Amino acid sequence: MKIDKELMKGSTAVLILKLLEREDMYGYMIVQKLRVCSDEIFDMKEGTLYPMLHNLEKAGVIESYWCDSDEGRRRKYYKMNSKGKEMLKRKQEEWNIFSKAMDSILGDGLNEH
Amino acid sequence: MKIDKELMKGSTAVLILKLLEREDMYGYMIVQKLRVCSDEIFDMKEGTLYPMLHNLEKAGVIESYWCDSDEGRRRKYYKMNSKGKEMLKRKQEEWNIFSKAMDSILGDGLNEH
DNA sequence: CTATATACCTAATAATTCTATGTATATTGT
DNA sequence: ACAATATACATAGAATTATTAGGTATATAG
Repeated sequence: MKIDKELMKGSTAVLILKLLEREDMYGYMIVQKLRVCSDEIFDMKEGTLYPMLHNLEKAGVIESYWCDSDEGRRRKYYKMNSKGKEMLKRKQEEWNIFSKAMDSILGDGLNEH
Repeated sequence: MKIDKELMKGSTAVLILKLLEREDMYGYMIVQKLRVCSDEIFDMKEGTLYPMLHNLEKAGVIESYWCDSDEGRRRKYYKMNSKGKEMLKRKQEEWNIFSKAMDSILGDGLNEH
């Protein structure tokens, strides 16, 4: 069923990588940005996000660095590298294939077979 | 993250219900039809399908009956009822919302926030 | 007569996500 | 002053979901 799984999880990893493509971000910020940009549809839990960020870092597709902020406690920023960009590209293609297949079943694709 | 989960699984249950909307089908047939109609993208495993059919039946959204076939062993056909039609409608709407949210992140939706 | 295709099923495992909890700091309301 | 809320990171355990691997059984093709 899954197109490819190696070290990626469902649809969440591609979302994270996509956000990091534009700018370096820290975990808490990713959660909020996802919620706002998806019109409240995505509500990624911290228990989902942080372990995934750690996995992506272990896999060598993102890198992290600490930054002190003016307010609150310090933030751990994540930065995508070239390996991450490749993975994003591949994962985005996978999403396109998957969603096209879904639409071909849920749409009128059934009549063609 | 999940829009609704009650007794439905990821994207697979909505696919099954959609196929059963058109005609009564038996398990093995569902697997093949999914593969063909999705251009080989979906390759649902029997270990995924059969337990899910049983769950859907327990939940009262589909019903089953046995039929002898001309060749091979007998087949267990599944039929969607009105409760199943409601669920299909709801699940299809969920897919639309989810895929729209995905596209809003993966597309150019990031620039609007 | 063996391999393949058809056809069903389940148990054990793997993979994925959530819930719950913990730490710590700063701000806002009362 | 004090409690609640928001920010910010993190992990363990539970729950969910899907796959792997095995089993049963029948019919056909080589």
